[in-house]
Amino acid sequence: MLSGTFPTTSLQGKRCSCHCPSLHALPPRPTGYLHIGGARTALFNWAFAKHTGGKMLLRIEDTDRERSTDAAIDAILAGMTWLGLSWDGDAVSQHARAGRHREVAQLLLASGHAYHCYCSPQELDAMRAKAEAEKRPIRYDGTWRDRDPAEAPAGIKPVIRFKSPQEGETIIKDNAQGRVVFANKELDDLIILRSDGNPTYNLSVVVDDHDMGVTHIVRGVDHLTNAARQTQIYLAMGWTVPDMTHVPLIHGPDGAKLSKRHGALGVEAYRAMGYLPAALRNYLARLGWSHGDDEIFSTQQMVDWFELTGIGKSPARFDFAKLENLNGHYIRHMDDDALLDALLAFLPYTEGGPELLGKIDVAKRAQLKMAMAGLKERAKTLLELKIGANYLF
RNA sequence: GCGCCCUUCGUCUAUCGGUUAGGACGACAGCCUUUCACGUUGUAAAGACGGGUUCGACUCCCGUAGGGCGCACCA
Repeated sequence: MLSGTFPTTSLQGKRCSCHCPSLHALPPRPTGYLHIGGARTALFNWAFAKHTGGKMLLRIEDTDRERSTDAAIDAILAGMTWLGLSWDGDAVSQHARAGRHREVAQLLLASGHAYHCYCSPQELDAMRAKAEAEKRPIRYDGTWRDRDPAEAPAGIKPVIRFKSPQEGETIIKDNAQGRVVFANKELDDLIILRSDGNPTYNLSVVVDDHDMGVTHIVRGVDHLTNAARQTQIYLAMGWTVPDMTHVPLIHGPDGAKLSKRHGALGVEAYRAMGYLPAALRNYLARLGWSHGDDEIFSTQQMVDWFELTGIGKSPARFDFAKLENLNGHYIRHMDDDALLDALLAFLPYTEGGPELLGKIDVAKRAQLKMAMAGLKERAKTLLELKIGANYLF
């Protein structure tokens, strides 16, 4: 997805919410897309919602305005749609709910669970630098936690920090990770409201999940620490903590975090390479989740079998060879009409495809359909299918 | 640096104390095929290391090594 825009999916009755991991790429010309890892998270959310008869809610986490553009959001929605993942109701804009987030920040302030902090960004940087130099954990030192607000320096707009408990521990009961314990002293007082009055992610998520009635959260493990901080906020508000599942990340073939240099990050790149949504769904499902020895299964079967507890803990490497093999299988087993339709739908996204599309009239179409049976035997992707059909033009 | 998590064939994984450690992709070899592809048969290929617990550990515990994630007025 585009830098900083996050879809979250949730189900209702039994609902869940997916917070796709962020991308932090701020290219000169930001291009939004649905990250392949986020796509798998969305797939898990979707499968769980379908399996339990719940609802999947989609929320665009766009509280960082500078990183959110309409184009980026549209790209995410388009990616979800292409992959065949539907959501219930309209996508909710987190930014639009900022007023309510501020309201909760005030509630926390009033109940003594939060306080104003007058440290400047420079002071904070210095604090971090010092801690690093002294090889101490990098945390906010609590300067304003118990300090008298009367001592506040003039002309400084304060942020609001959550007063995190300093004793005891916060326990996450996670369907994939098991029971994870954080000592409260490891969690510092995070900022929940910026000095410009805008809420911060961890506050917004808790408020929205609560208000939207989210019962199940399924997201990447990169949110595990956030789960602890968010749990503290839920508790401070007296709200029920949702059931959580943190799924392991997808790595590149070399074992390092999946990144640009590995090639395809966004699902639209997979579409452009000629992979079928059904094949990608099947492949993604097998990354971190399994149902015995089953390798090739329909989406309906996945829905029937899907349990959150079936999700593993270790990260998986993305294997293009296996995806390609699966895709070839799906192509071969598709009937000619459906395959031709898939090819036609693919053409706009490949080089020279649109021109080719323009040349296809009724006669050409009939010719192509006749050729499908022979062509599909040796095509692993729609791109190869297109190349195989070149002799007809 | 601090915290949390991970570690079964090259890769994705099964196993939930007792198996000849199974499947899939990939690799290699045979068959089929004019060729390729498909299909099919077979082969090689794994419990990171070191301690425990136990009659018995891949499975439970501790340590080591390696890896990942997190530690923003980002999400």
